[in-house]
Amino acid sequence: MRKNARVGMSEVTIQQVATEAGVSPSTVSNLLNGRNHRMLPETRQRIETAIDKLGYRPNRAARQLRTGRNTTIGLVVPSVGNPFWGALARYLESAALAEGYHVLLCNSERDPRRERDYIDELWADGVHGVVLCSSLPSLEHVMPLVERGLQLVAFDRTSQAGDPASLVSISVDNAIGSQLATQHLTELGHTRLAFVSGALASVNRKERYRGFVAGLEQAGLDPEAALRAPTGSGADDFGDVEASELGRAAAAELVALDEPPTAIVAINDMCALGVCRGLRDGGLEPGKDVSVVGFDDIVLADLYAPTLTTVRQPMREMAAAAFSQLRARLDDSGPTQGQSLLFRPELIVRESTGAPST
Amino acid sequence: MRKNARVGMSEVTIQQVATEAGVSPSTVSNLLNGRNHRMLPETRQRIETAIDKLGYRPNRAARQLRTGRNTTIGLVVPSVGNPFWGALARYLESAALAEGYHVLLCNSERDPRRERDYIDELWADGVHGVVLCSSLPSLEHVMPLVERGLQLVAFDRTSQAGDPASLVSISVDNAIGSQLATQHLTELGHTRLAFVSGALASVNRKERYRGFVAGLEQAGLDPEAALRAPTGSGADDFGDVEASELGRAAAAELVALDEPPTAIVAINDMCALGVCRGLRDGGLEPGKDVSVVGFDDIVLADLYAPTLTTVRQPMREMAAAAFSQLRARLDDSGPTQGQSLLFRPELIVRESTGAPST
DNA sequence: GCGGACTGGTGCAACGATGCACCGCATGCT
DNA sequence: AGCATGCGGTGCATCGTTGCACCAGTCCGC
Repeated sequence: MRKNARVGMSEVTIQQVATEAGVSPSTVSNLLNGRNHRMLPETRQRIETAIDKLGYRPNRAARQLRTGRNTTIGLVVPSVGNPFWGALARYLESAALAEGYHVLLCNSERDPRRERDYIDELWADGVHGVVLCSSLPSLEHVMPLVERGLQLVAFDRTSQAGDPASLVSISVDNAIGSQLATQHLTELGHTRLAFVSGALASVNRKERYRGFVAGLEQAGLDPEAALRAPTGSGADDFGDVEASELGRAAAAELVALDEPPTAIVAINDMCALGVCRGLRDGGLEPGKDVSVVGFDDIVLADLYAPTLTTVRQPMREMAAAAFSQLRARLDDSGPTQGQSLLFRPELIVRESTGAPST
Repeated sequence: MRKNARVGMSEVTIQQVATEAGVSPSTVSNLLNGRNHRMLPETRQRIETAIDKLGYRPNRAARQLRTGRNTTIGLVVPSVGNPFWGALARYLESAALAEGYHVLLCNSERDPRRERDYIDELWADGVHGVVLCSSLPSLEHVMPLVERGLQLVAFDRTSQAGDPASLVSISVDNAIGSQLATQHLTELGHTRLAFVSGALASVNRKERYRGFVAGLEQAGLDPEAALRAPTGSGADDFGDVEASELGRAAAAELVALDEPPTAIVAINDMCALGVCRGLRDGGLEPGKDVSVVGFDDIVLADLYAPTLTTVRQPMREMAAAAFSQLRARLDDSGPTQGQSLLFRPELIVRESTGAPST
């Protein structure tokens, strides 16, 4: 039984519009698809009036069936529960909306299998473009679809050797970002710094660590002497919300040292918030006793007490770029080359950093 | 030019499967749609083998065109950038996924026009079920589509008199929630309480205030004597992030009073965080000098210093309910009655509340 | 041995939009 | 007159799936 039959609603079809306007469906279709260069203004007017009057909206399923195209893109993130990905979702959707596209949201929960399944599903839905925020260093699992024509934009992940040739990568320059953060701390006079992160399993985590080391070297400090906080239990501690737990635990260990660091660079803001929490647990005041820097500049960074010094990723611009890259590749023909877009991060100085208190 | 032609990929059709299995497309379709009660086991086996071998996935556009059904639901939230809505999106998607449904994400940015446009778009996409988190007290703007058969679940909003008859409302019991919070404070010995919120423009804000008053009365306190913090500039201060600004400003005013309150009930967690900030600005320590209670239990509540006492909404259960209500109404036939689901909130006591210090 | 029921399928006309191939007519050019 | 060219459209097959209507064959009871 058709839904239509049940509710007794009759969706307006192109045929009805055509009848109303006294033309053929083809002509209406021509107008709708911009093939109106040789059409009497009067005819066009009649059609437009009919469309308005009947409240016609083209049926997307029919259109997609016929053309093979559609205006939906997929977004696969670890979890929109994390404000960082929430912000991406929001900006991406905003960019897409402006061009009449929609965003289908998928939370991979950092499960590779789920990630793959989702992309399969999206493909079956006729979605040809996906923004993928993968936790995986390799994209091999989606290669078959890429070979069939799936357009992929990797977000928050720089290109790797084994990546598909057509891949577009969009990311902030992680090394520069954490170098900026480290530099800020050394300029404040800190000499005992620690780096807190989960396992350096992903490319951009490694990059951030590299920036940290570079910052130390630049200040004439010995990277070997710098503390690298326990990286947790292994490759699995990749969580997004759990990042805060990790920060908290790491801070606890650091506080217990004979000579605790006076400044901490955290792998991201959630982790930094956890670090602050852990410092307080240990009786130290973040921003006074110990400086803390985060990464991402999530909304909460400016709400926390102390407000968090952090490295901002220009999310709005990055999201817009992700969409426009995707769109360009979906629309046009011809072979498409992959490329990497590296955005410049920006240090936002707030209350959580200051001169060493000792 | 068809995309298919361009990339040279040939999507597998039901016809190919049929040929491969030596049956007609109808038979494959029958199997796919569970009409297989009278089919030779051997035939079924042949078809399944063919499907696997060719990697066949039904084309959704074609299926939807034919049946008018689909497996996508819409989610309209103010903004997934806000962790509260992010959490909802995540849980709803999770519930949907388990049943093979997808979630199309829409950020209304609290713009009524955008909200309406989105729902129109969703309808044009063939989406028949939408979870709507509307900021608007009236749902009149979507009535035309509801009359055409759109199934709507209102989230975080209790039913109103003018609502469509078929509407399902899902919400926490706001009155009970803030009564629990208030009761907690009075039991700790507080007698000078304040309520901080923006304009009580939405139904659930009014409810929360009602619970606050009920809590006071229950403790034998005079609601008239309770402070109701300035409600800001008017009906516009509905923001999500801005809630914190509002809390901060309100706290500043309260601190300046001759007899400041010893406990504050905030309209939600973001607001409560702002209140904490405002208290500190005024030289008071939240959780020690003044107790603060929030509402929602966002992730940050447990990370903040002090950790925030708050009223938890059982988001996972609420999201699951939203989906199953929607699904039931999409699947079955017959007239559907609206209903309201009120979930029981839970008080989570943390560090931001304690006995009055004086 | 003939009507009826059951079995295991198949045929076919949709669903709504698209866009190429084509059409009749008027005008211009030689 | 004879042909090309431009104009303003229209006809029709097609996309992949669905599910009702139908079919040929077998078996049963009387």
